[in-house]
Amino acid sequence: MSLRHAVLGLLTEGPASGYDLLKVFEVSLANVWPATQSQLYGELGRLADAGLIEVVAEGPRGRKEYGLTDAGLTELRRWLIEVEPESFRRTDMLLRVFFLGVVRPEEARAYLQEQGTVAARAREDLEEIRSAAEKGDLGNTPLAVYGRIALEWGLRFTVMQREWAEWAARQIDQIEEQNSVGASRQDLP
Amino acid sequence: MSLRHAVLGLLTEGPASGYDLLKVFEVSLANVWPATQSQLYGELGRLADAGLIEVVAEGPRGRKEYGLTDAGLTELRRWLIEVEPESFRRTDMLLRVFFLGVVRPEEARAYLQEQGTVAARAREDLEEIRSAAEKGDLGNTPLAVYGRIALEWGLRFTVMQREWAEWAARQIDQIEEQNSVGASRQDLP
DNA sequence: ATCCACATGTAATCTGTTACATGATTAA
DNA sequence: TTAATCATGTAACAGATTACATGTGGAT
Repeated sequence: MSLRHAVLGLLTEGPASGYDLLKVFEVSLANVWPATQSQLYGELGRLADAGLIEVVAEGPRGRKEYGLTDAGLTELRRWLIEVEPESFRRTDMLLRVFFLGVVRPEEARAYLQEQGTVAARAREDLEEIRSAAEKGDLGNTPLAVYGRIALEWGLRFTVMQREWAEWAARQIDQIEEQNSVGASRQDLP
Repeated sequence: MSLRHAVLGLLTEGPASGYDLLKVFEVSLANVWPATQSQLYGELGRLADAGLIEVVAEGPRGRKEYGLTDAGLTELRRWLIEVEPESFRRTDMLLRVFFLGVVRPEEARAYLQEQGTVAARAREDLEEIRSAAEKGDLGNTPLAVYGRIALEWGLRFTVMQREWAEWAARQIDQIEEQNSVGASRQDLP
């Protein structure tokens, strides 16, 4: 139930409408906690019912700007400090690795190499975001400091993933070589 | 919809009952694709309806052993080779980082350090699994090779996460120092 | 005048979690 | 005989995705 807390967190920057928040989810938070429009409007309603946010201004086209209440900020702090993050990682990409034995070794190697290039591309995208952020020079505002720390995680993760994929592809080659040597041996009397 | 494919993948090792598979999900696949009992039995029913698996034997207590059909194996291969893995990572842990500015710097640093020790513990658990697997010496069976590759991902990931968390905690200290120097300067006439 | 961006909401469906419910077999 | 393990299933609920539905305001 962390969408709640993502919304509360974004509202610490100041009041915003569902529409505003949606754009933030699409860019800044897209890699960490994606959310759809449906989900967001629903959650805003529930947060308001719970008294964690409130409508602080209304604008054209039914626009409602929500602001954080004291209760909302308290809840956000509680979540940050007291609630243990869940460490589940359901990863599609790794699940496949377990079953790579059912396809031919060339196909398995191709899969791993592809994951390496995907990671490399992701890394490049993050590098661009970093460059853009450095030029903009947001200084030492909290969001800049912690945004930079989150970005660093992404940079390190993509490097790790690329290196791992390349290592894994090489492992398959080695196993293949051993198997052909082994097969030759067994062919001899 | 990858639970489907996890089940198909496990059945490549030979027929198994829902109960058998459940134990595998609890140990071997727990870190990659956890599944609950409810979910599993439901999925087995749907897979059988779809003709991707079939009951190959019945045992005591209503035990039903399912085996992979040709259609099931074909579907598994298709998924492995043709379907792009989803790269979404909804991570609780990183989402919090964005909002660490709303708690005191000591609290933020404590959070990051905690994430570092969590990663270190996870790393130790994986090391133990590795040792156990090496002693058991499964050789070059497909599952051993690819299981080892997946394990390596976990080992590298936990190292990366620990190093990142320690780096991040140091960053906060540095910012804190800069801020106090800045504050002192401004206090002077 | 017309189009695009703004702006909010609901319904259907899927996946997953927790809890409930039931009963058979086997080993001590 | 009794407790643990084996074994399957359903129901209620929460969270997320996709699609549908509607309408306003401002710029050209």
